[in-house]
Amino acid sequence: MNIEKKLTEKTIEALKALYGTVIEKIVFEKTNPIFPGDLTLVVFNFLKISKKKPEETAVEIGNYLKSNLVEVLDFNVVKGFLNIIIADSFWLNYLKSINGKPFINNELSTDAPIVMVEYSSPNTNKPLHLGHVRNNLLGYSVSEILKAAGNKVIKTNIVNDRGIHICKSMLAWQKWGKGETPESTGIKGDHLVGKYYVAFDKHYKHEIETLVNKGKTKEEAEKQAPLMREAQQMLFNWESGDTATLELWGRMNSWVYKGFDETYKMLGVDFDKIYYESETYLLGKSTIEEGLAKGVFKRRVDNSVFIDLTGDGLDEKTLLRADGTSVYMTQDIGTAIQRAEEEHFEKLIYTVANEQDYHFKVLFLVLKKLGYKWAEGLYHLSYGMVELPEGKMKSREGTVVDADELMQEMIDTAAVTSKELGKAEGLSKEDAEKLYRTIGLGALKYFMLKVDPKKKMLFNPAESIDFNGNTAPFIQFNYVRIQALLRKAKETFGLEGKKSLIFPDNLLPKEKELIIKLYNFNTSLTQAAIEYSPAVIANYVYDLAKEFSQYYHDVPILKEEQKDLILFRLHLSQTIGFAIKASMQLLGIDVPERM
RNA sequence: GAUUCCAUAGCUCAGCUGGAUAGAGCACAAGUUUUCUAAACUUGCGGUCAUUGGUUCGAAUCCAAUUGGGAUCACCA
Repeated sequence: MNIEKKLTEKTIEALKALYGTVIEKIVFEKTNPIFPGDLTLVVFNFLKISKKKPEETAVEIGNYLKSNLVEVLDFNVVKGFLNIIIADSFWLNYLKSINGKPFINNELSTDAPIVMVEYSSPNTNKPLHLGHVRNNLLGYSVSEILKAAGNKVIKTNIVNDRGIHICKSMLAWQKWGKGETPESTGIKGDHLVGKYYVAFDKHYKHEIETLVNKGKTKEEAEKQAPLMREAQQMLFNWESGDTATLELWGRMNSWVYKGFDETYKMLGVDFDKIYYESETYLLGKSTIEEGLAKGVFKRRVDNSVFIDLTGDGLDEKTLLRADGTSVYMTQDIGTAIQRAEEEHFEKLIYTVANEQDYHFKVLFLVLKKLGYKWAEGLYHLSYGMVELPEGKMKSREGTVVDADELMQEMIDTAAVTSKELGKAEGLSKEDAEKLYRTIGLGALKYFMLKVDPKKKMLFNPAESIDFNGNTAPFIQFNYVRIQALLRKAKETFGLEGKKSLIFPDNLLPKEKELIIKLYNFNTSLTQAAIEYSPAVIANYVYDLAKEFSQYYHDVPILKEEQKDLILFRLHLSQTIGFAIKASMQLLGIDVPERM
């Protein structure tokens, strides 16, 4: 049982014994470092039952805890603060107890809750950009965190593979592509298709301008431009199953998928189940009938169907157009129902930017009103947008930061810095390149995940992402130091090291802090899982690495004179290494063995 | 205009469920390497926690208003 829980239970007991009252809400917090102690109980809330001064109350509770819990070595009281000192033996026992036990348990119980995590959700008309990078890293990391917290996670992606956007790329390619392919041009498939999306936009703008000059309003021009009409015709052809259109569509999408696969692979993300909008966009229509029958939905005179959410503080939302075709919402309703039927999930988490907060509010509400019990388990992991110093990314202004380019830049920077520092010496070319990827992508991932997902984040392309301070390379570096120690120790002590491990009676302050940090791994994991926040893990592992860095600097490990202490410190370091590696794994970040 | 989210050091961020003197990193200044990997360590500088009021023994944290910023408010996705 963990120490906070033990203390809490004993405190409840103490309050009952001392003052005859039961108070359930007891919270121990970390003691402020300026006072001696490990955990602190604030006693102000108990004054009304103790009817004594804060100091007296704290002393009475302190005495009770000290005489009833072996773990409590001593305590001190400052005003209404009861600072508890936990015995070193407790921390040492904890360290012993985790010997050989991994920080992440990969074995799931058979009744582990099923959690679906949807993330990525790209459009197939252009390559992935910075915004997708945050989305993918978040979705992947949250999946890993939920898995480690004991859930059966199904990572899922819904590919937006149909619609007017891809028709624009298709049309432009037909008109100006001259038969170009990824093979013929050497351009990555998603980028090639994106190139034609841009081409469409350019010509389309030009047409609008011409029409406006001829006296049309901007709205008229946007609708009447021949290119737009052609694109819409193409979409119509697609929906009516025209073979040539479908063939071109399939061909260009396959280019894009190949490109996406490379990007996903480089990012280190993957999916268990991929949905395609072309297969799901008709879903949900039958549900509309059901909703109408239940009276949840209503039909307008023009035959369109809507739900009135004004009673819930929202608006009327259309669910079916007058012509009977479905909208985004219809489709999402259908897809959710399909997923619920297929996977019987406990939770379904949508990793989607906060600009869609309203959409998901409506979606969840609609499903609840339809009476689906599982709708209670729907959650919108709403994350803030990535902004550039000049504001939002805008494709038409060319301020979009491309995912592939960004990753490559990070790797290149890592290569340059590594070479400058002589870190690549003695490595084979393959190993060196692997190292640059580990460091460069690590820095990128950590940069994006250390910020609270809910908050918007700033990315300045002019200032490349740092490799010093609160960064992945710093954490990786400390992991590497530990591995170097262990390698050296193995040469010196061989296998007998493990056998003759003896724990000391007392700990250095830093050692105690480090063990407490290790002890807090599970707390952080739980918190990260509850809040769907990789940032919690990022902060945790940085703290741990920083503490270790100081320890490493101040305390000799292999240079220590007493062999028992060497082995103990090595053991502690190794355990810290495990915790770092496990934490980084939760973030989707690799750690190198040397750097 | 309505709804909603946000505002902490020069910059980027922690600080969630109210607690003791608000913390990191970067930047800036100074120092540390014959000693386990210096992508490191130490010290300094830097704050009216947007403003005002309220609740409380106690507020960066909770509530309200104000100011400033973002997002959303389609029979687009």
